[in-house]
Amino acid sequence: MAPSFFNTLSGKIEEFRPLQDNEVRMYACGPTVYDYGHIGNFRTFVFVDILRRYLKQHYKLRHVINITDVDDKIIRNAGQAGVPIGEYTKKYTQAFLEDSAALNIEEPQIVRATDHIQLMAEFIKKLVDNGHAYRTDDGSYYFRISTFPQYGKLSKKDFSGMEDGARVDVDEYEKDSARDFALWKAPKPGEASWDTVIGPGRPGWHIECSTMSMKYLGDSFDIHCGGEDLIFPHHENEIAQSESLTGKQFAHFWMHARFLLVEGEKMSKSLGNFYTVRDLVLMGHKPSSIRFLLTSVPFRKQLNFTFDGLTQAANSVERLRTFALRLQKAQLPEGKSASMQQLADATVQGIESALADDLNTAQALAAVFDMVRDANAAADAGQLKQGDVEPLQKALQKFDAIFAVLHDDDAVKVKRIIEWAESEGKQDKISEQARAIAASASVGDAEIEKLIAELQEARRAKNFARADAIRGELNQQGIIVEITRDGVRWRRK
RNA sequence: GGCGCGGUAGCCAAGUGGUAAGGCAGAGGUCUGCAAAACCUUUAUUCGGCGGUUCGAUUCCGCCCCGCGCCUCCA
Repeated sequence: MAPSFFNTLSGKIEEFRPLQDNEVRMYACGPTVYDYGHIGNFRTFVFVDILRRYLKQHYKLRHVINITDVDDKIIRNAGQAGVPIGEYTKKYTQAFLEDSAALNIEEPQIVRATDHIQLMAEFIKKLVDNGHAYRTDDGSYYFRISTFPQYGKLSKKDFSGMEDGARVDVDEYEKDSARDFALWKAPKPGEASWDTVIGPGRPGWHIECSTMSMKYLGDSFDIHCGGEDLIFPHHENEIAQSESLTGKQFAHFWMHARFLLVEGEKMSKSLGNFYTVRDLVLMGHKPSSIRFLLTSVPFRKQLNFTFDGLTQAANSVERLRTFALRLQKAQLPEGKSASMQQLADATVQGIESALADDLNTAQALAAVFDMVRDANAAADAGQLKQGDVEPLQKALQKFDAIFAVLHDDDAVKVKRIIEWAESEGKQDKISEQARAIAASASVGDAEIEKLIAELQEARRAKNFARADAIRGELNQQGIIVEITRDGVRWRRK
């Protein structure tokens, strides 16, 4: 079944088919590395990851994201910090990769703007040669919007009333039309500058994405995605540049993630509701909780990110992990039941059809939780058989290949972030909860299993005092022990 | 002002022209050395408000109220 996605370009949900055979080529706008990524950034990146993982299940995928490592904010911040921009961006690029990994975001092919400056200059030169761009007296270059009649087709804006040739002074640059956007910025004292075929300077914001996406994916490719704020002007400008150069349609599908709200309000530093991934982890929230909350709301719906929601997400993940553990550890009778096979099949089908419907993650989750409930009920009734485990686990894998929250490595991830906070002198931001979660990071499975075996021995001997002591000891190390009719189970806090 | 999106139980949230998925939280129960986990029952006569179309609307249309986004560099 071909999936359908909402395409910003057409404004409709459309059936998706790759342009070439069974291969999808996708470009996602990555971060501008001027600071640590916040939860809003990662809503978009998690959405892209969900899309990536979904596509990978069905197609061959070439997925590229860019890192913008030269722009006004970077130049400003690096200047304030008194370090070269390369050094400055390296730090935040690294942070972005770490935070992405913490949220189980798979790493696509990553390309950097500063590695493609010459290519961008050549791109601009061609635009000048074919009349779509012009140079101003100071050595900057602008795209002439009046040469691209379709300008506004993505953002649904009407620029037909624009006067061409009316020179308007904007800032210190002279543009032919106020709407014309910068392709290339003339050098300024103290700012990074490159010598190129079109002269010295640095690229404007939009040109990098056109240049790099076309280099790695071709003149026309399947999907281009990012946050909704990029629709205009960023993506609109990319279309104008790219299609003016090639005469071909640039990206065919444009997919944009909706902005999130934090506690019902737009996230902003002034409102004090601005959180980075690291902030949240240090406050005691697991990366898996953050990912779950971010994935649980379909990407085109405004997501209200709240601390209550984070707790709810943590509990939901716990339920899923507990079920996965039960399948793994339960002592079951031999045999296999048709009803469980059916349940697993229906779940896989439910996940698939939900995601094929414009990545309806909320509905996919409902399918999984339905399975968890029914399979748990069967297990409680003694009707779950050994042969049922495999299909149910496969259905869980189908789910987790997209959602990626089942594997429990939160302790290690939280520990790393705590260590980072300590190295940055942010000890005061490390909560007790975060330390409790991280406590088990250095305790190996084998070590735990050994104590669990002792605990089981004590229980067999009805030595409950000893059993409770062991449980208490494990609890100190960040391990929760549960005694079930299927035996003793443990998990990390 | 222009263009666009949304308002569903305490919270998060899916969905359909025919009578409200799922999760979290709460209440009661089963099970249990304890603690959990799990299961069962229960929690919206109702889907922002008012009209309209219809045999019937939460779902379509109009108006209003509220929230949010974009309108040159914020994911």
